[in-house]
Amino acid sequence: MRLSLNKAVMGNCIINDNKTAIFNAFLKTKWLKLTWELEKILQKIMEMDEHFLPEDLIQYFEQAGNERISRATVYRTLKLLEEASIINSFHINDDFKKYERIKAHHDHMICNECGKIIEFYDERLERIQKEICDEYGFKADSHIMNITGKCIDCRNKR
Amino acid sequence: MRLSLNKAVMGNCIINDNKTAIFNAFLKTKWLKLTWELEKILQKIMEMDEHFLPEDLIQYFEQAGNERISRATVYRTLKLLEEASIINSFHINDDFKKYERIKAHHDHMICNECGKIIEFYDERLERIQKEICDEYGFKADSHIMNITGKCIDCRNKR
DNA sequence: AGCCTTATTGAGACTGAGTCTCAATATAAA
DNA sequence: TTTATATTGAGACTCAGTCTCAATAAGGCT
Repeated sequence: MRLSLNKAVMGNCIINDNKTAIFNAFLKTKWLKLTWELEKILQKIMEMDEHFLPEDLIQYFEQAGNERISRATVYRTLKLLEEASIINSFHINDDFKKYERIKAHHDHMICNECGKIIEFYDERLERIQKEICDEYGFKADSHIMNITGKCIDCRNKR
Repeated sequence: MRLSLNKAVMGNCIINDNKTAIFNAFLKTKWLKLTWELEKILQKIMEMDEHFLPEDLIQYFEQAGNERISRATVYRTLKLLEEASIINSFHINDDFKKYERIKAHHDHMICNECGKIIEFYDERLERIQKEICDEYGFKADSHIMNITGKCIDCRNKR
């Protein structure tokens, strides 16, 4: 079932872009090995919609016809990918932990009527946030801003 | 074990401040009843440190010597209190759902070395956030901003 | 104060996301 | 190719949070 990951396979693997380098570097620093499973999971994440649940991946890799990867490995890999800053996680409505792959930094508006997630980015927020941290002598390495409320579509619906 | 909640008991109950009115009004709108358990939980929350876990309350109410309130009731009541905007919840480090009682609105800096939570409030953030929402036609009813990183004490430690 | 309807409670079973274990296997480096 | 070490999968396990349901309490009404 498991395939060996030789040079030929690596040659046309999906993560053969600039993320590979970043990720390999990260793996090296952690003395980790690049496995076939890790590659497949990364590939799938790249294909998926931006926000996904661990369970989405698990189901995919359990479906007949697809390569099988265990739930344990999916969770383990997600942690690695997050540490390597290739994906991000956040909570919505206190329910599930969702992931998204990192593109540019952005924050979220979450409609608690239809569940839609709107991404936005505002330079001013970033700047002010930095100023606040400086004031407190706090060295930020990331932040999350989630605004919950009602989106324009749901507001117009009545 | 359970006590009846008559006028006399109500007379010197702890929630006999302005929060009582708010909360009673809320209970009315939901056709809920003010119970002895609910009161005790609210009282304990007022005494507790600002940030607490459901488990903190559960343990307290399981300890010999204290009034006993079941874990189910604790969880149920926390949900009610959150709906009534008396407490707030948020996630830290993707682990647990923490609660805090609402004082003034504020955001968080979370040190991922010592776990300390620093609260801050900045008017500019609030204003800009409002502007962004307006742009998107989004009607916000709350937001969470958590900045993670290293606090000044931990930075000085080396 | 007592009655009556309806909401709330507690005990404990249950759920399900996430973790852990460990033998088998794959990787990387020499 | 060999060797040392990291990773995998299956499934048991954990534990925060939910659910069920019979017993009980709250609150409105008289």
